[in-house]
Amino acid sequence: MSVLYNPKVIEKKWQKVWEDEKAFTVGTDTSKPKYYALVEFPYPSGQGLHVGHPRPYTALDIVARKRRMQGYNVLYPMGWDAFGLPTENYAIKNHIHPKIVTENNIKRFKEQLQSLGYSFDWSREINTTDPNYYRWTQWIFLKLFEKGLAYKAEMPINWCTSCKVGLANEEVVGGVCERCGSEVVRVVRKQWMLKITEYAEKLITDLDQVDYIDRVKISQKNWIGKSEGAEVDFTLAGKEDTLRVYTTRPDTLFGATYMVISPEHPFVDKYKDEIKNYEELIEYRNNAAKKSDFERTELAKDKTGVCIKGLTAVNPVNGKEIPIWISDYVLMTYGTGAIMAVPAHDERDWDFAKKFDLPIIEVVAGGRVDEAAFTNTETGILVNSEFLNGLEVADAKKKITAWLTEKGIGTKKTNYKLRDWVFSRQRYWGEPIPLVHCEKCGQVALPESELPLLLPEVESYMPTDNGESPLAAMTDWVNTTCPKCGGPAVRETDTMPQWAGSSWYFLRYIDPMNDLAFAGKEALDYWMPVDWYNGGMEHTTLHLLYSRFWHKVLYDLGYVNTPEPYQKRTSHGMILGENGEKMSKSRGNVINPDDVVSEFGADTLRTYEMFIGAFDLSAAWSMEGVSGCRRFLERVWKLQDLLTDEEGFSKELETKLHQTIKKVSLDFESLKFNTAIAAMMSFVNECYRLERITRGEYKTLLLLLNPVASHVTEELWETLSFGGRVYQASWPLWDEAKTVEATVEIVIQINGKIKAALVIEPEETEENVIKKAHEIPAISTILDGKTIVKQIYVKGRILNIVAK
RNA sequence: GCAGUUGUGGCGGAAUUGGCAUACGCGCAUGAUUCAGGUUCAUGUCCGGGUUCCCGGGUAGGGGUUCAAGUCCCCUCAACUGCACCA
Repeated sequence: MSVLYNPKVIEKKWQKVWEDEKAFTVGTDTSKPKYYALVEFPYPSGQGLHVGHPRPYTALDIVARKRRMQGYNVLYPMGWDAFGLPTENYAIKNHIHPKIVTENNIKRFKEQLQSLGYSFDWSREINTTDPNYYRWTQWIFLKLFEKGLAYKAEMPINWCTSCKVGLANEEVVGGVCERCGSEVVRVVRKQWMLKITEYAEKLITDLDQVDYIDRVKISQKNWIGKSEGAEVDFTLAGKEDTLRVYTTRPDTLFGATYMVISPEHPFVDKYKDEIKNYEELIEYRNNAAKKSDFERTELAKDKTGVCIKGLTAVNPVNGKEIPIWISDYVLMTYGTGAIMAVPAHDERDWDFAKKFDLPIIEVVAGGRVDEAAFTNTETGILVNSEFLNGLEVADAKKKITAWLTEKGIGTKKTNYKLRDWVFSRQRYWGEPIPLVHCEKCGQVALPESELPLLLPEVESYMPTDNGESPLAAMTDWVNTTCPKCGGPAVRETDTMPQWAGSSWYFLRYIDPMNDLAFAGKEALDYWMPVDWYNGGMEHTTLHLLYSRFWHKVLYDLGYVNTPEPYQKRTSHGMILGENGEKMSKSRGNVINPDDVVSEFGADTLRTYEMFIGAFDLSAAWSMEGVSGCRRFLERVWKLQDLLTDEEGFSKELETKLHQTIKKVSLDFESLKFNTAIAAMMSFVNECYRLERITRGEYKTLLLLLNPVASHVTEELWETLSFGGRVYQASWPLWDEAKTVEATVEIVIQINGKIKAALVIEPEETEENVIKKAHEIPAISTILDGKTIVKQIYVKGRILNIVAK
């Protein structure tokens, strides 16, 4: 009898062996093909590891371990995305320096991850808050700055009227401050911005070069939101000024019956003296400032707005004078901050016109504009539009755009939803922006030799009450000299957002100790691009897009050798609580991975998380499901008692084995871990049914299972003296001929209903199958007296007899 | 409102190009095993009706295409996730 399966002992044992043998430490090795597998590095939060973390980590650990067994030189690294708000808030609340908080959190996270036995190359561990790391984050920022991709602009921030601090969107819950419940308003501040919009087109077109799951590509395209339209100038009646609008429907210009500008539009103040209801407009603007863009633009809500009295616009196509309104659904940050309203053919405009009783003029026939906006652009024909009448929408767009261009009152214009990246934070726990403000020279970059610009280590990292960064209070640090002219200058006191450090971290893993460059050329040439990157869907539009943007800038500057950082991107689903809801403290449904490891073992946790369901869908936790996986590993363990010395394979089991190798090999590649594990379970069940397994079969099973349950398979491998280690062994290959069953069962249907089954050889001819089918009594009885209309045979699967 | 995703037994979920719906796991039931069991092994388990066996129904709901639909098409409903009404 075999000894008991004791994961507590064997898991510690093998983790130590792997560490001692430097099993997963890699270097540049040109004798082998490289493989770079990457998972998103975690934010080391105070709560410790969540059961959601091991799902993607185990998945790519499987890929990494399989690739090593297939002869690749595999880089699978891990690090810490450690700057950020929760740490800073925790530090403020508990009077512990964020640096200490971060150190403690990382220590805990690392222990937890190591207890799961991942094949990370820990010698390449990185930490975004390490000056040797953020030195290069700052360096890249300076490259962006030198290239003119960083600029300052007035941007609204969330401002808590009570705490007197700027808040992240996340800290604003239902329009009030998350901490104190006071009202949050939007105030304008000068912010550093990065011109990601300059790369909008490339970020769309280069998606063709990479292998991302469709969902990700679609999300990125929708986020960038390219639209083709026109900009049109409307003159202000009796003024020199023109009001420029952007529209995707220039064809409906004759139907514009009013204009709407954003409450923040500069014309409101510019024509203050002529506007008769200025006070009313300002009150409306102040109310709008309290809402987020999302709230402002919610289509479901009631439309609000105020008509500007004393200012009108002239429609350039027909000279008609039309009113100008302000409304919060028009945002200053998109297009020109002004729209022409065509209520007949736009839903929002239609709602607005109905509410305020504004005229609706149909210019595209095909709908019933008295009942709803007609927005169809495929079938409509232009009417009430003079020279456009009778045209289809697409043609009308072309004609009017050409006409506008010729008259000099409009141009064709491509717009993107994508906005520039607000890059500054009025916070302590982030990378300092390495710039100084000199009265003489303006914004001046620090010379490279002065990097890293260290985050000053002081006691007071509390937010200031005037909305400036905590760094602003450190006058010794702030006051400096200009590197250009040597005169007095002040440092930039805002810090970078958390996204900065994660926008290039995959490059640092390649060469983490390099102090001459973010990574050496030789290492970059060898390792880039990342072959497989897995991460959460929630990072699709921010992190993933930001890092592609930075990489493209570095590529254009010649610092990296690939236009795209990631060759392949996949995404995992969330792990929900046992009640099917998102895990959270307040719901009381949080599962701690440490508890699962100590009760069942890391191999069980890994197996369970892979077996829980389709990798890309969310799945609910089940403790009973966990014990099922533990039971499976026990059964694998106890196969030792069924070992037979009998020569040769059971033919039946051999077929099953080759089918299993094939299934597992292919399923691991397509993230179908649940069915791969099901196939191994089936194989084990078959061994129990036959009450036998040979050494060769057992060996193969251990190889297949090793990427999932790495510790128990190493232990069994050693116990059975298969020689060496599983991590050094070769991945098994299947023989296609041996996966084919000797006989197959096909189903006989009559008129699509199953009536009988027939066992045949797979290569049996159609003619013979039909003949045999008709010989089955159950079939011949039913067919008696009927006329056969047709017979469809699908090889090795089904015969359908259609009879009347 | 927009975008994306999902809907299959008591539960988690399987099911290349349309080709035996419910693999695998859990739970439950019965039997065996064990001093004991939150052990192990075996067998059964979509629903309904007559009960060797057969008949009928069945993949959120409705319709369609087809010899054949969980899978393709149209409509409806529900849930989850993200969001910046993008003019």
